Amino acid sequence: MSKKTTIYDIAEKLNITAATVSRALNGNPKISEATRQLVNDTAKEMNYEQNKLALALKSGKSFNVGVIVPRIDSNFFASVIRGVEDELYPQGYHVIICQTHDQKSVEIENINSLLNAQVDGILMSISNSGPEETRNFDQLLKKNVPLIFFDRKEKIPGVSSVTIDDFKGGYQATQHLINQGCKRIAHLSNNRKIEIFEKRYLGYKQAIIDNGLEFDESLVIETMSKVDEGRKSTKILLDMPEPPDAIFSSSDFVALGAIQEIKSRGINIPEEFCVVGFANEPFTRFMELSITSVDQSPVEMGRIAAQVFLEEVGNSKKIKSERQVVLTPELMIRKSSLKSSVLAK
Amino acid sequence: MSKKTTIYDIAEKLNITAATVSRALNGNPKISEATRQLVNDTAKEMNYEQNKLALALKSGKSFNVGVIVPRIDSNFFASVIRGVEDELYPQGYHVIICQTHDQKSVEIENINSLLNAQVDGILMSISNSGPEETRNFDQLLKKNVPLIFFDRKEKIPGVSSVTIDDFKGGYQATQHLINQGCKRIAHLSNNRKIEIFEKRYLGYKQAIIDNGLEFDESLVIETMSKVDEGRKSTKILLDMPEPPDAIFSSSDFVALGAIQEIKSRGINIPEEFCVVGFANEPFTRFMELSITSVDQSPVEMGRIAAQVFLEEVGNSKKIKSERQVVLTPELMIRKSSLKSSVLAK
DNA sequence: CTGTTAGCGCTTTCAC
DNA sequence: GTGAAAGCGCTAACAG
Repeated sequence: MSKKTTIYDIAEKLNITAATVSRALNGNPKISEATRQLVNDTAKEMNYEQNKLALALKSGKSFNVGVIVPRIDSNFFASVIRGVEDELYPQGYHVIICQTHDQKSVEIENINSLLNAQVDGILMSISNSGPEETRNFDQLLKKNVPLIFFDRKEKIPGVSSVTIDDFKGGYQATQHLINQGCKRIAHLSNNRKIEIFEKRYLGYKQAIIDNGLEFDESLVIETMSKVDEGRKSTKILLDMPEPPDAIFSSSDFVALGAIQEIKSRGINIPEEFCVVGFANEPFTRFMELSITSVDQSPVEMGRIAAQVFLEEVGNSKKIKSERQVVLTPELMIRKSSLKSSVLAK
Repeated sequence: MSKKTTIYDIAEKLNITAATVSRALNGNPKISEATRQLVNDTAKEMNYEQNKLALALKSGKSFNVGVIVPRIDSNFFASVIRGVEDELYPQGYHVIICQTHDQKSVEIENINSLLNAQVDGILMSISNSGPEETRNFDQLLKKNVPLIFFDRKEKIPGVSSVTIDDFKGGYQATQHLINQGCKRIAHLSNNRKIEIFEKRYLGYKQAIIDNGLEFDESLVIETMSKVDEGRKSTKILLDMPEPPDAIFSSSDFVALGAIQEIKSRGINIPEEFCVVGFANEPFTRFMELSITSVDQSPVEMGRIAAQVFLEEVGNSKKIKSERQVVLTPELMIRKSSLKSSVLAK
């Protein structure tokens, strides 16, 4: 029932003015030690708590940052958010979550909504699907609200981004398969209009070429990131006259589907067929036949995105710095691609 | 660069007063159609966007709710948050995330911090570890900020909660094992000072008693929710003079560890030994030997917690309603406990 | 229908 | 060292 105490309440009780209370509370040096004590004590006594909203209105800083992701119940995005929160909370910031469910229209809504809420910055991973509308990033940029992309980005001048080197991830994975003695490596990609998938594909392709293997475009199939879709695409691959002897998938779920299909045909993994996934989803490590995968260090990604944000707000507002941080992915080698015959060498 | 436009800017431009602009924008019926049009058009033209902070300060409602969880990069909590966000966003609310990392001290900090930020409510899952400090829920309740517990709760008068029926979950899982013909069922619990684990244990115990089996306390081992800990505890169980023929674990990770240990001894699952976990983590479904587990419908839990919150703010502030919603868990039966011999019957 | 005024809670010049 | 007053952007009586 009790209304929240304000500085006026303390001022009244002490027969001083609100300004003095404010100063005392904020450790202003021109306040006498006596008053400071008195104020602090009564503040505690009256359960005073600063109303950040008023402060925010006055100062123009809300100490809230928005994070926009396709969905939050995905290990990757949840981990990024964890990184962001871990980094920003100690600096006094709160993290507001918005989900786009992968629809661009919602994305725009989210941005406006966050802008209305006067967030001090927005960190986001852009969505894929939906019509190719013009996103209103311009408007956002005009308002001088720092915008930082992570994972999936768009190239916009003045906008920083934190991503991983997807090309390298694809290259590493493929090189590893080649090192295992695989000769005919297929690639289960995803919609290659999306930059990250295109890059993984390019890394894969380059590794094949660099190693003097034959590059066969028919071994590349775009596959939605679902277990069943992985099975379907793998069926196609295995039914080819000259089937592959390895798969590099840009999704762990697809890799799992592939493994299921391969096993069901009595083909031995990894001895006869190797599989590598992407994203290092928790389950890849738990499987009996653990799955080799490319780790994207999502927590780190979140932390760094947060740091970039802090830099940008720290800057005098005039200087538009633009940073493109690219993290190096790490291949987690597990059973699905580790031939004991190669180990023995 | 461009400063944000305020209603004063559009008022000035139109030679009317800010109040009129405000009314026009808010669809106040006493405004002439002409002015409304004019205002709306200029607003759009000038890229006006409402400053929710000012509104919040004025109205005392921030349209933010805080969600406090031990950590966000856990499938369960991320899913709950998803449910909360899905429900609240359409109502104009934003969700602020705080993590406690399972420390009570941080929990208190988080609450204060959210209170300072003037959130309209707090949804939280309480943390386990850390010293048994007095939580300052009283203070929160005094401020009349709706507090809603989910999953893990504390019994506090006037505080609503959304949980699952952990007793039933434990009972169902155990009954299922008994139906499979298991006679000597062990239970890998967790710290039973925590209500949810105690209840799962009690459900397990009751099912055993109800079915006329012998209840043996030595078959119950408290085990931290880690794969390795599951292996350790299972070792102990299997090395007993009279080892069990099934395990009901209150954690999927522990169940996984158990399965690893059991398999390593050449014991056949599910024919010779059945295992059931709890939480329905995504990986349980992906394993080759998929794991039977109790689903807690986290998204649903989040949605309902959000709905309870909406009810409470909808209420005239005077009425302190207290709701205790209990969801029924669902047993997801999979390979780790499904004997074909029983199926054949 | 629209203008005037006041106030949400806080900080911050400018005086004294 | 402390008070007085103004203002952040918006809404809501109260007038007219």
